[in-house]
Amino acid sequence: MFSQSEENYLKAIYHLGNPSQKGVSTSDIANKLDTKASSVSDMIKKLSDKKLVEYKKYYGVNLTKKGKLIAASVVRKHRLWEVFLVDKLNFTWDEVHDVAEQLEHIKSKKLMEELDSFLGFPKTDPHGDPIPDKDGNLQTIEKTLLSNLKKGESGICIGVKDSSSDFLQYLDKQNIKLGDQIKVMDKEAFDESTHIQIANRNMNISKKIAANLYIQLQ
Amino acid sequence: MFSQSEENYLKAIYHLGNPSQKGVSTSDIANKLDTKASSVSDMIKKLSDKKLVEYKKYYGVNLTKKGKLIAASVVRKHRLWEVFLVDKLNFTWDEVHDVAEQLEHIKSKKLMEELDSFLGFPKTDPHGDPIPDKDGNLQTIEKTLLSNLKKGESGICIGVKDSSSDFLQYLDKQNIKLGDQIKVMDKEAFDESTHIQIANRNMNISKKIAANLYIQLQ
DNA sequence: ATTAATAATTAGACAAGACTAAAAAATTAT
DNA sequence: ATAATTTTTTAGTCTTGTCTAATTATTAAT
Ligand SMILES: [Mn+2]
Ligand SMILES: [Mn+2]
Ligand SMILES: [Mn+2]
Ligand SMILES: [Mn+2]
Repeated sequence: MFSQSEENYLKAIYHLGNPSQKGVSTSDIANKLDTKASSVSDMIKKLSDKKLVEYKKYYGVNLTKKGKLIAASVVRKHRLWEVFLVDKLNFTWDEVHDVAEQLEHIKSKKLMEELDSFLGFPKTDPHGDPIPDKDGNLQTIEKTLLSNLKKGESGICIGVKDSSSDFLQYLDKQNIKLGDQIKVMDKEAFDESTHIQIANRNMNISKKIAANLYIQLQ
Repeated sequence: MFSQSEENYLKAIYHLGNPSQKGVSTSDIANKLDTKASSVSDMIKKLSDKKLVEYKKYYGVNLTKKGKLIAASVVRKHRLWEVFLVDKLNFTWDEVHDVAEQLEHIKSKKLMEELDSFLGFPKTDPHGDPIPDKDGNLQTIEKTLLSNLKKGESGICIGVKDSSSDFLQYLDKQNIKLGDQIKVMDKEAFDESTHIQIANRNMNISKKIAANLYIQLQ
Protein backbone atom coordinates (compact mmCIF):
# COMPACT_ATOMS: atom_id res chain seq x y z
CA MET A 1 0.00 0.00 0.00
CA PHE A 2 1.13 3.55 -0.65
CA SER A 3 0.89 6.72 1.41
CA GLN A 4 -1.31 9.66 0.47
CA SER A 5 1.80 11.64 -0.26
CA GLU A 6 3.20 9.00 -2.59
CA GLU A 7 -0.15 8.80 -4.36
CA ASN A 8 -0.22 12.56 -4.82
CA TYR A 9 3.22 12.56 -6.37
CA LEU A 10 2.31 9.73 -8.74
CA LYS A 11 -0.86 11.56 -9.75
CA ALA A 12 1.05 14.79 -10.36
CA ILE A 13 3.55 12.98 -12.59
CA TYR A 14 0.66 11.28 -14.37
CA HIS A 15 -1.02 14.60 -15.12
CA LEU A 16 2.19 16.34 -16.13
CA GLY A 17 3.41 13.50 -18.32
CA ASN A 18 3.43 14.69 -21.90
CA PRO A 19 2.80 12.44 -24.86
CA SER A 20 6.39 13.11 -25.95
CA GLN A 21 9.31 11.24 -24.47
CA LYS A 22 10.83 13.74 -22.05
CA GLY A 23 10.59 13.13 -18.35
CA VAL A 24 8.56 15.32 -16.04
CA SER A 25 10.76 17.97 -14.41
CA THR A 26 11.31 18.29 -10.70
CA SER A 27 10.24 21.92 -10.70
CA ASP A 28 6.99 21.20 -12.53
CA ILE A 29 6.09 18.62 -9.91
CA ALA A 30 7.05 21.00 -7.12
CA ASN A 31 4.91 23.69 -8.67
CA LYS A 32 1.92 21.41 -9.14
CA LEU A 33 2.04 20.06 -5.60
CA ASP A 34 2.87 23.45 -4.10
CA THR A 35 6.02 22.12 -2.48
CA LYS A 36 9.77 22.61 -2.82
CA ALA A 37 12.05 21.06 -5.43
CA SER A 38 14.19 19.47 -2.72
CA SER A 39 11.16 17.64 -1.35
CA VAL A 40 10.38 16.39 -4.82
CA SER A 41 13.94 15.14 -5.31
CA ASP A 42 13.68 13.17 -2.07
CA MET A 43 10.34 11.63 -2.95
CA ILE A 44 11.40 10.75 -6.49
CA LYS A 45 14.28 8.77 -5.08
CA LYS A 46 11.84 6.87 -2.89
CA LEU A 47 9.43 6.18 -5.74
CA SER A 48 12.34 5.08 -7.87
CA ASP A 49 13.49 2.60 -5.22
CA LYS A 50 9.95 1.21 -5.23
CA LYS A 51 10.05 0.87 -9.04
CA LEU A 52 7.14 3.25 -9.50
CA VAL A 53 9.12 5.71 -11.62
CA GLU A 54 12.08 5.62 -13.97
CA TYR A 55 14.57 8.21 -12.87
CA LYS A 56 17.85 9.45 -14.22
CA LYS A 57 19.36 12.26 -12.20
CA TYR A 58 18.86 15.70 -13.71
CA TYR A 59 16.74 14.30 -16.55
CA GLY A 60 13.27 14.17 -15.05
CA VAL A 61 11.04 11.29 -14.25
CA ASN A 62 8.60 8.92 -15.95
CA LEU A 63 6.07 6.53 -14.49
CA THR A 64 6.69 2.81 -14.80
CA LYS A 65 3.83 0.55 -15.78
CA LYS A 66 3.14 -0.09 -12.11
CA GLY A 67 3.36 3.60 -11.18
CA LYS A 68 1.03 4.53 -14.00
CA LEU A 69 -1.54 1.99 -12.86
CA ILE A 70 -1.55 3.36 -9.33
CA ALA A 71 -1.81 6.94 -10.58
CA ALA A 72 -4.68 6.03 -12.90
CA SER A 73 -6.47 4.32 -10.04
CA VAL A 74 -6.23 7.47 -7.94
CA VAL A 75 -7.52 9.56 -10.84
CA ARG A 76 -10.32 7.03 -11.35
CA LYS A 77 -11.34 7.35 -7.72
CA HIS A 78 -11.12 11.14 -7.79
CA ARG A 79 -13.41 11.36 -10.80
CA LEU A 80 -15.90 8.75 -9.65
CA TRP A 81 -16.27 10.55 -6.34
CA GLU A 82 -16.82 13.82 -8.20
CA VAL A 83 -19.65 12.18 -10.12
CA PHE A 84 -21.11 10.90 -6.86
CA LEU A 85 -20.99 14.33 -5.25
CA VAL A 86 -22.69 16.04 -8.19
CA ASP A 87 -25.18 13.35 -9.19
CA LYS A 88 -26.22 12.15 -5.75
CA LEU A 89 -25.33 14.82 -3.20
CA ASN A 90 -26.28 18.08 -4.92
CA PHE A 91 -22.76 19.45 -5.16
CA THR A 92 -22.08 21.89 -7.97
CA TRP A 93 -19.16 21.22 -10.30
CA ASP A 94 -17.11 23.97 -8.72
CA GLU A 95 -17.47 22.50 -5.21
CA VAL A 96 -16.29 18.95 -5.72
CA HIS A 97 -12.55 19.14 -6.19
CA ASP A 98 -11.33 19.60 -2.62
CA VAL A 99 -13.49 16.83 -1.23
CA ALA A 100 -12.49 14.50 -4.08
CA GLU A 101 -8.83 15.21 -3.24
CA GLN A 102 -9.50 13.58 0.12
CA LEU A 103 -11.78 10.77 -1.06
CA GLU A 104 -9.37 9.65 -3.79
CA HIS A 105 -7.10 8.14 -1.12
CA ILE A 106 -9.67 5.79 0.43
CA LYS A 107 -8.51 2.20 0.00
CA SER A 108 -11.22 -0.34 -0.78
CA LYS A 109 -11.60 -2.30 -3.96
CA LYS A 110 -15.19 -3.21 -3.24
CA LEU A 111 -16.08 0.39 -2.48
CA MET A 112 -14.98 1.62 -5.88
CA GLU A 113 -16.58 -1.24 -7.75
CA GLU A 114 -19.89 -0.73 -6.01
CA LEU A 115 -19.72 3.04 -6.37
CA ASP A 116 -19.02 2.70 -10.08
CA SER A 117 -22.05 0.47 -10.44
CA PHE A 118 -24.21 2.71 -8.22
CA LEU A 119 -23.38 5.66 -10.48
CA GLY A 120 -24.22 3.69 -13.63
CA PHE A 121 -20.64 3.24 -14.85
CA PRO A 122 -20.03 6.85 -15.85
CA LYS A 123 -17.42 7.51 -18.52
CA THR A 124 -16.65 11.13 -17.66
CA ASP A 125 -16.59 13.31 -14.55
CA PRO A 126 -18.57 16.54 -14.06
CA HIS A 127 -15.87 18.52 -15.85
CA GLY A 128 -15.92 16.28 -18.88
CA ASP A 129 -12.68 14.51 -17.98
CA PRO A 130 -12.58 10.80 -18.83
CA ILE A 131 -12.67 8.23 -16.02
CA PRO A 132 -9.93 5.59 -16.38
CA ASP A 133 -11.18 2.01 -16.24
CA LYS A 134 -9.91 -0.53 -13.70
CA ASP A 135 -6.86 -1.28 -15.84
CA GLY A 136 -5.99 2.37 -16.11
CA ASN A 137 -7.11 2.77 -19.71
CA LEU A 138 -8.66 6.03 -20.84
CA GLN A 139 -11.11 6.24 -23.68
CA THR A 140 -9.80 8.97 -25.90
CA ILE A 141 -12.45 11.28 -27.25
CA GLU A 142 -11.59 13.47 -30.20
CA LYS A 143 -11.77 17.02 -28.92
CA THR A 144 -10.31 20.43 -29.56
CA LEU A 145 -10.39 23.82 -27.89
CA LEU A 146 -13.11 26.22 -28.97
CA SER A 147 -10.36 28.71 -29.79
CA ASN A 148 -9.20 26.37 -32.57
CA LEU A 149 -12.56 26.38 -34.40
CA LYS A 150 -12.89 28.47 -37.51
CA LYS A 151 -15.85 30.63 -38.45
CA GLY A 152 -18.80 28.44 -39.35
CA GLU A 153 -17.57 25.31 -37.56
CA SER A 154 -19.70 23.76 -34.86
CA GLY A 155 -19.73 21.04 -32.26
CA ILE A 156 -20.71 20.08 -28.74
CA CYS A 157 -19.17 21.47 -25.60
CA ILE A 158 -17.79 18.43 -23.78
CA GLY A 159 -15.29 19.66 -21.24
CA VAL A 160 -13.27 22.38 -19.57
CA LYS A 161 -9.51 22.80 -19.63
CA ASP A 162 -9.33 25.03 -16.57
CA SER A 163 -11.56 23.78 -13.78
CA SER A 164 -11.04 26.59 -11.30
CA SER A 165 -14.05 27.83 -9.35
CA ASP A 166 -13.82 31.19 -11.07
CA PHE A 167 -14.11 29.73 -14.54
CA LEU A 168 -16.81 27.21 -13.66
CA GLN A 169 -18.89 29.88 -11.94
CA TYR A 170 -18.49 32.14 -14.97
CA LEU A 171 -19.88 29.35 -17.15
CA ASP A 172 -22.80 28.85 -14.76
CA LYS A 173 -23.56 32.55 -14.86
CA GLN A 174 -23.57 32.50 -18.66
CA ASN A 175 -25.59 29.29 -18.58
CA ILE A 176 -23.00 27.41 -20.60
CA LYS A 177 -23.21 23.68 -19.88
CA LEU A 178 -21.51 20.52 -21.05
CA GLY A 179 -23.58 19.01 -23.85
CA ASP A 180 -24.53 22.38 -25.31
CA GLN A 181 -24.41 22.76 -29.08
CA ILE A 182 -21.96 25.51 -30.11
CA LYS A 183 -21.38 27.20 -33.46
CA VAL A 184 -18.75 29.83 -34.23
CA MET A 185 -20.55 32.71 -35.96
CA ASP A 186 -17.65 35.12 -36.24
CA LYS A 187 -14.26 35.97 -34.81
CA GLU A 188 -13.18 39.51 -33.97
CA ALA A 189 -9.69 40.32 -35.20
CA PHE A 190 -9.31 43.26 -32.82
CA ASP A 191 -9.65 41.56 -29.41
CA GLU A 192 -9.66 37.93 -30.60
CA SER A 193 -13.10 37.38 -29.09
CA THR A 194 -15.54 34.93 -30.63
CA HIS A 195 -19.20 35.32 -31.50
CA ILE A 196 -20.92 32.02 -30.84
CA GLN A 197 -24.36 30.60 -31.00
CA ILE A 198 -24.89 28.29 -28.05
CA ALA A 199 -28.10 26.39 -27.32
CA ASN A 200 -29.87 28.88 -29.58
CA ARG A 201 -28.52 31.93 -27.78
CA ASN A 202 -25.99 34.34 -29.28
CA MET A 203 -23.10 35.61 -27.24
CA ASN A 204 -19.60 36.95 -27.45
CA ILE A 205 -16.86 35.29 -25.44
CA SER A 206 -13.30 36.41 -24.81
CA LYS A 207 -10.17 34.72 -26.11
CA LYS A 208 -9.44 33.30 -22.68
CA ILE A 209 -12.84 31.64 -22.35
CA ALA A 210 -12.59 30.07 -25.81
CA ALA A 211 -9.16 28.71 -24.92
CA ASN A 212 -10.62 26.75 -22.00
CA LEU A 213 -13.64 25.04 -23.51
CA TYR A 214 -13.28 21.65 -25.18
CA ILE A 215 -15.42 20.98 -28.23
CA GLN A 216 -16.27 17.75 -29.99
CA LEU A 217 -16.48 18.66 -33.66
CA GLN A 218 -19.42 17.66 -35.76
CA MET B 1 -8.25 21.18 11.85
CA PHE B 2 -7.08 17.98 13.52
CA SER B 3 -4.98 15.10 12.26
CA GLN B 4 -6.35 11.61 11.70
CA SER B 5 -4.30 10.43 14.61
CA GLU B 6 -5.67 13.09 16.94
CA GLU B 7 -9.20 12.23 15.83
CA ASN B 8 -8.60 8.56 16.50
CA TYR B 9 -7.41 9.28 20.03
CA LEU B 10 -10.40 11.51 20.74
CA LYS B 11 -12.74 8.84 19.44
CA ALA B 12 -11.09 6.17 21.57
CA ILE B 13 -11.44 8.31 24.69
CA TYR B 14 -15.05 9.02 23.75
CA HIS B 15 -15.84 5.31 23.45
CA LEU B 16 -13.98 4.37 26.62
CA GLY B 17 -15.43 7.19 28.71
CA ASN B 18 -17.62 5.71 31.36
CA PRO B 19 -20.68 7.41 32.79
CA SER B 20 -18.88 7.57 36.14
CA GLN B 21 -16.37 10.28 36.96
CA LYS B 22 -13.04 8.53 36.55
CA GLY B 23 -10.76 9.43 33.70
CA VAL B 24 -9.92 7.02 30.90
CA SER B 25 -6.65 5.22 31.56
CA THR B 26 -3.59 5.41 29.37
CA SER B 27 -3.38 1.66 29.01
CA ASP B 28 -7.03 1.32 27.97
CA ILE B 29 -6.46 3.83 25.20
CA ALA B 30 -3.25 2.08 24.16
CA ASN B 31 -5.08 -1.22 24.06
CA LYS B 32 -7.99 0.17 22.05
CA LEU B 33 -5.75 1.83 19.48
CA ASP B 34 -3.29 -1.04 19.39
CA THR B 35 -0.39 1.19 20.29
CA LYS B 36 2.01 1.65 23.22
CA ALA B 37 1.29 3.48 26.47
CA SER B 38 4.21 5.81 25.87
CA SER B 39 2.70 6.94 22.58
CA VAL B 40 -0.58 7.59 24.36
CA SER B 41 1.14 9.67 27.03
CA ASP B 42 2.73 11.81 24.34
CA MET B 43 -0.51 12.35 22.47
CA ILE B 44 -2.50 13.11 25.60
CA LYS B 45 -0.08 15.90 26.37
CA LYS B 46 -0.67 17.32 22.92
CA LEU B 47 -4.46 17.07 23.20
CA SER B 48 -4.29 18.67 26.61
CA ASP B 49 -2.30 21.62 25.23
CA LYS B 50 -5.02 22.04 22.63
CA LYS B 51 -7.71 22.00 25.34
CA LEU B 52 -9.37 18.91 23.90
CA VAL B 53 -8.91 16.84 27.07
CA GLU B 54 -8.60 17.46 30.80
CA TYR B 55 -5.51 15.74 32.01
CA LYS B 56 -3.93 15.26 35.40
CA LYS B 57 -0.79 13.18 35.34
CA TYR B 58 -1.29 9.59 36.45
CA TYR B 59 -5.04 10.10 36.81
CA GLY B 60 -6.35 9.47 33.34
CA VAL B 61 -8.04 11.72 30.90
CA ASN B 62 -11.47 13.19 30.13
CA LEU B 63 -12.75 14.98 27.06
CA THR B 64 -13.49 18.69 27.29
CA LYS B 65 -16.68 20.02 25.72
CA LYS B 66 -14.73 20.81 22.56
CA GLY B 67 -12.99 17.43 22.49
CA LYS B 68 -16.29 15.64 22.95
CA LEU B 69 -17.86 17.53 20.08
CA ILE B 70 -15.02 16.58 17.74
CA ALA B 71 -15.16 12.94 18.83
CA ALA B 72 -18.93 12.83 18.35
CA SER B 73 -18.55 14.30 14.90
CA VAL B 74 -16.09 11.56 13.94
CA VAL B 75 -18.46 8.91 15.31
CA ARG B 76 -21.32 10.55 13.43
CA LYS B 77 -19.36 10.38 10.20
CA HIS B 78 -18.31 6.77 10.83
CA ARG B 79 -21.89 5.64 11.36
CA LEU B 80 -23.41 7.64 8.53
CA TRP B 81 -20.84 6.17 6.13
CA GLU B 82 -21.68 2.69 7.41
CA VAL B 83 -25.33 3.30 6.60
CA PHE B 84 -24.34 4.51 3.15
CA LEU B 85 -22.24 1.43 2.47
CA VAL B 86 -24.98 -0.97 3.52
CA ASP B 87 -28.04 0.87 2.19
CA LYS B 88 -26.63 2.11 -1.09
CA LEU B 89 -23.54 0.06 -1.97
CA ASN B 90 -24.54 -3.52 -1.08
CA PHE B 91 -22.01 -3.93 1.71
CA THR B 92 -22.92 -6.40 4.45
CA TRP B 93 -22.79 -5.25 8.05
CA ASP B 94 -19.59 -7.19 8.68
CA GLU B 95 -17.76 -5.49 5.79
CA VAL B 96 -18.26 -1.83 6.60
CA HIS B 97 -16.06 -1.09 9.56
CA ASP B 98 -12.61 -0.83 7.96
CA VAL B 99 -13.79 1.42 5.17
CA ALA B 100 -15.73 3.61 7.62
CA GLU B 101 -12.54 3.96 9.66
CA GLN B 102 -11.04 5.72 6.66
CA LEU B 103 -14.10 7.69 5.58
CA GLU B 104 -14.72 9.11 9.05
CA HIS B 105 -11.73 11.43 8.60
CA ILE B 106 -12.95 13.19 5.45
CA LYS B 107 -13.41 16.89 6.15
CA SER B 108 -16.40 18.54 4.54
CA LYS B 109 -19.41 19.97 6.30
CA LYS B 110 -21.52 19.99 3.18
CA LEU B 111 -20.64 16.39 2.42
CA MET B 112 -21.98 15.12 5.72
CA GLU B 113 -25.11 17.26 5.61
CA GLU B 114 -25.94 16.09 2.11
CA LEU B 115 -25.10 12.48 2.89
CA ASP B 116 -27.34 12.57 5.97
CA SER B 117 -30.18 13.89 3.84
CA PHE B 118 -29.47 11.42 1.01
CA LEU B 119 -29.75 8.56 3.52
CA GLY B 120 -33.02 9.89 4.92
CA PHE B 121 -31.61 11.12 8.26
CA PRO B 122 -30.98 7.69 9.78
CA LYS B 123 -30.97 7.47 13.57
CA THR B 124 -28.90 4.28 13.90
CA ASP B 125 -26.11 2.56 11.98
CA PRO B 126 -26.23 -1.02 10.61
CA HIS B 127 -25.19 -2.41 14.00
CA GLY B 128 -27.94 -0.59 15.85
CA ASP B 129 -25.61 2.06 17.28
CA PRO B 130 -27.10 5.54 17.53
CA ILE B 131 -25.86 8.28 15.21
CA PRO B 132 -24.98 11.51 17.08
CA ASP B 133 -26.62 14.64 15.70
CA LYS B 134 -24.63 17.67 14.52
CA ASP B 135 -24.33 18.98 18.07
CA GLY B 136 -22.98 15.66 19.30
CA ASN B 137 -26.16 14.59 21.09
CA LEU B 138 -27.12 10.95 21.17
CA GLN B 139 -30.68 9.81 21.45
CA THR B 140 -30.68 7.27 24.25
CA ILE B 141 -32.79 4.22 23.61
CA GLU B 142 -33.73 2.03 26.52
CA LYS B 143 -32.02 -1.27 25.90
CA THR B 144 -30.60 -4.25 27.75
CA LEU B 145 -28.59 -7.32 26.91
CA LEU B 146 -30.54 -10.46 26.04
CA SER B 147 -28.64 -12.22 28.80
CA ASN B 148 -30.41 -9.98 31.31
CA LEU B 149 -33.92 -11.07 30.25
CA LYS B 150 -35.81 -13.51 32.48
CA LYS B 151 -37.83 -16.47 31.30
CA GLY B 152 -40.98 -15.22 29.61
CA GLU B 153 -39.75 -11.70 28.86
CA SER B 154 -39.68 -10.49 25.28
CA GLY B 155 -38.58 -7.61 23.14
CA ILE B 156 -37.03 -6.56 19.86
CA CYS B 157 -33.44 -7.17 18.87
CA ILE B 158 -32.06 -3.68 18.23
CA GLY B 159 -28.30 -3.92 18.33
CA VAL B 160 -25.07 -5.81 18.84
CA LYS B 161 -22.48 -5.21 21.54
CA ASP B 162 -19.65 -6.99 19.77
CA SER B 163 -19.49 -6.08 16.11
CA SER B 164 -16.69 -8.37 15.02
CA SER B 165 -17.00 -10.14 11.70
CA ASP B 166 -17.16 -13.48 13.43
CA PHE B 167 -20.18 -12.54 15.53
CA LEU B 168 -22.01 -10.74 12.73
CA GLN B 169 -21.50 -13.66 10.37
CA TYR B 170 -22.77 -16.04 13.03
CA LEU B 171 -25.94 -13.97 13.28
CA ASP B 172 -26.34 -14.00 9.51
CA LYS B 173 -25.94 -17.76 9.46
CA GLN B 174 -28.63 -18.14 12.14
CA ASN B 175 -30.74 -15.56 10.30
CA ILE B 176 -30.94 -13.31 13.33
CA LYS B 177 -31.55 -9.74 12.27
CA LEU B 178 -32.05 -6.38 13.93
CA GLY B 179 -35.78 -5.78 14.28
CA ASP B 180 -36.57 -9.41 15.02
CA GLN B 181 -39.02 -10.16 17.81
CA ILE B 182 -37.40 -12.25 20.55
CA LYS B 183 -38.92 -14.08 23.51
CA VAL B 184 -37.02 -15.98 26.19
CA MET B 185 -38.67 -19.42 26.48
CA ASP B 186 -36.31 -20.98 28.99
CA LYS B 187 -32.84 -20.73 30.46
CA GLU B 188 -30.60 -23.75 31.02
CA ALA B 189 -28.93 -23.75 34.39
CA PHE B 190 -26.25 -26.18 33.30
CA ASP B 191 -24.52 -24.28 30.49
CA GLU B 192 -26.32 -20.95 30.91
CA SER B 193 -27.67 -21.18 27.38
CA THR B 194 -31.00 -19.62 26.46
CA HIS B 195 -33.97 -21.06 24.56
CA ILE B 196 -35.52 -18.30 22.53
CA GLN B 197 -38.30 -17.85 20.08
CA ILE B 198 -37.18 -15.46 17.37
CA ALA B 199 -39.31 -14.40 14.42
CA ASN B 200 -41.42 -17.51 15.07
CA ARG B 201 -38.46 -19.89 15.07
CA ASN B 202 -37.20 -21.68 18.15
CA MET B 203 -33.51 -21.94 18.86
CA ASN B 204 -30.97 -22.30 21.60
CA ILE B 205 -28.18 -19.75 21.93
CA SER B 206 -25.09 -19.83 24.08
CA LYS B 207 -24.35 -17.53 27.00
CA LYS B 208 -21.84 -15.61 24.94
CA ILE B 209 -24.30 -14.87 22.15
CA ALA B 210 -26.97 -13.69 24.59
CA ALA B 211 -24.43 -11.39 26.20
CA ASN B 212 -23.86 -9.58 22.91
CA LEU B 213 -27.38 -8.89 21.69
CA TYR B 214 -29.19 -5.72 22.72
CA ILE B 215 -32.92 -5.99 23.31
CA GLN B 216 -35.55 -3.30 23.59
CA LEU B 217 -38.02 -4.62 26.14
CA GLN B 218 -41.73 -4.69 25.45
C1' DA C 1 34.54 28.55 -25.21
C1' DT C 2 33.79 30.75 -21.19
C1' DT C 3 30.64 32.84 -18.27
C1' DA C 4 26.12 33.69 -16.33
C1' DA C 5 21.76 31.99 -15.15
C1' DT C 6 18.72 28.30 -14.05
C1' DA C 7 17.45 23.84 -12.39
C1' DA C 8 18.32 19.82 -9.58
C1' DT C 9 20.48 17.54 -5.88
C1' DT C 10 22.57 17.10 -1.35
C1' DA C 11 23.27 18.30 3.49
C1' DG C 12 21.36 19.35 7.62
C1' DA C 13 17.39 20.55 10.48
C1' DC C 14 12.64 20.02 12.11
C1' DA C 15 7.79 18.32 13.37
C1' DA C 16 4.55 14.48 13.88
C1' DG C 17 3.90 10.18 15.52
C1' DA C 18 5.52 5.97 16.60
C1' DC C 19 8.82 2.69 19.36
C1' DT C 20 12.11 0.66 23.31
C1' DA C 21 14.14 1.04 27.61
C1' DA C 22 14.52 3.29 31.94
C1' DA C 23 12.61 5.92 35.74
C1' DA C 24 8.86 7.39 38.67
C1' DA C 25 4.32 7.13 40.64
C1' DA C 26 0.39 4.57 42.12
C1' DT C 27 -1.69 0.36 43.49
C1' DT C 28 -1.83 -4.17 45.56
C1' DA C 29 -0.06 -7.71 48.49
C1' DT C 30 2.28 -9.19 52.48
C1' DA D 1 4.28 -0.10 56.96
C1' DT D 2 6.98 -1.97 53.76
C1' DA D 3 7.70 -4.55 49.67
C1' DA D 4 6.23 -6.18 45.17
C1' DT D 5 3.66 -5.32 41.15
C1' DT D 6 1.47 -2.64 37.79
C1' DT D 7 0.76 1.62 35.42
C1' DT D 8 2.35 5.86 33.69
C1' DT D 9 5.70 9.01 32.31
C1' DT D 10 10.18 10.40 30.49
C1' DA D 11 14.35 10.01 27.68
C1' DG D 12 16.18 8.87 23.59
C1' DT D 13 15.73 6.92 18.83
C1' DC D 14 13.52 6.17 14.26
C1' DT D 15 10.69 7.03 9.95
C1' DT D 16 8.11 10.00 6.91
C1' DG D 17 7.75 14.09 4.77
C1' DT D 18 8.82 18.69 4.82
C1' DC D 19 11.94 22.91 4.79
C1' DT D 20 16.32 26.21 4.02
C1' DA D 21 20.87 26.76 2.54
C1' DA D 22 24.67 25.20 0.05
C1' DT D 23 26.49 22.62 -3.81
C1' DT D 24 26.55 20.65 -8.36
C1' DA D 25 24.89 19.95 -13.04
C1' DT D 26 22.68 21.69 -17.06
C1' DT D 27 21.30 25.26 -20.20
C1' DA D 28 21.49 29.91 -22.11
C1' DA D 29 24.05 34.03 -23.19
C1' DT D 30 27.88 36.38 -24.52
MN1 LIG E 1 -11.00 17.42 -9.46
MN1 LIG F 1 -12.83 16.72 -12.39
MN1 LIG G 1 -17.75 0.62 12.78
MN1 LIG H 1 -21.23 0.49 13.49
